[in-house]
Amino acid sequence: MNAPRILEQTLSRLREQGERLTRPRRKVLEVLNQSGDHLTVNDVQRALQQAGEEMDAATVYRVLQWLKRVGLISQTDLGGEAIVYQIIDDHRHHHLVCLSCGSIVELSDDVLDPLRRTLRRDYDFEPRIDHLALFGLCKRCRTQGSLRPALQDVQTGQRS
Amino acid sequence: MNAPRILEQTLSRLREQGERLTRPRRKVLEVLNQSGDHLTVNDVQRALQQAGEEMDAATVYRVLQWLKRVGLISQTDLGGEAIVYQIIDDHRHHHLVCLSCGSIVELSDDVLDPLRRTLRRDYDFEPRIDHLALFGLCKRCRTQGSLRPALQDVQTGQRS
DNA sequence: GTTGGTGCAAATTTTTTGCACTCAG
DNA sequence: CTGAGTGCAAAAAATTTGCACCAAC
Repeated sequence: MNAPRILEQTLSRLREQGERLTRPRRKVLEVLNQSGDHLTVNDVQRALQQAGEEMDAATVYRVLQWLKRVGLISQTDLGGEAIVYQIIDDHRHHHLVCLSCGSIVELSDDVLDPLRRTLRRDYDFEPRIDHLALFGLCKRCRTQGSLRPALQDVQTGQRS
Repeated sequence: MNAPRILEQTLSRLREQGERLTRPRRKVLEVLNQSGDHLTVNDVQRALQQAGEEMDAATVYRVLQWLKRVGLISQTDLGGEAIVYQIIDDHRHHHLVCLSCGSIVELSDDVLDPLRRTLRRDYDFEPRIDHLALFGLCKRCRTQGSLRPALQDVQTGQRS
């Protein structure tokens, strides 16, 4: 559906850096790239199957580690069942996860810019906030004043 | 060392709400309370042992779930090996985790107030940011311009 | 006395590791 | 060619579940 976001250029750069572009690496990247969404390890495995590219779980784990290392994907804990992986592209965004109903709303990245500035200025810290998850109560649930969250799980998790 | 932060009052409230205060629950709470720090499931188990209160892993998991549910502890993914649990007390704070050297600096909670306001105002979202972890490069590493992080793992994780 | 919580054992799920083989560069 | 990456099998870790028994209220 979507045009590839990871450019050939990026891959070339990696090759030049001495990274090996194997078939499994390309395929996992392709899956994440096309979905553009957060995928769990399981999602990735399933997507690969459907693409006729079934591969060993161990390999999937290793490839995901590699993709993180070279900075192509982010790893986020949305508080739910599992950790999710996602392509890091220009459409950087974050999520507001409702603790009560579990709904997820997208949060524009520039909302975090003031925070970034503060961290740089006051903490000498260069933030890399690729994919954040913030928890709380959504519009609907905050008025209903639901006190016992159905989603009792996480509050925020971004990785890299 | 530290004075108990969880007040008798809190426990009474829970009892009134119909929550059962069993020995395992008290003990786990005690451990988290005294440490005041982030503990992994394993840390908790070990601390219990040392306190002569060894208990089954299944129970530890169940108790931690319960503590989250009743809102006494937060669950955070600091990006490292494991998820950590921590008492939610008045000294709410967050962490800046260096992706390069792994150092962790404490972040004052009120730094997040502007963000909270924005979320309330623009997103109708009532944030519950109990214990956030933000990733990036610390003072030292940002100047050294280290490109290949040693800690290649997470970026941010807060739970509840 | 009830009901929910615990301990124990077993099952599941998730993730890692050793090793021979293959392929990218 | 040569080493890093892969597949496979097996191990290790982490987490969950069923059930009989016990304890909180």
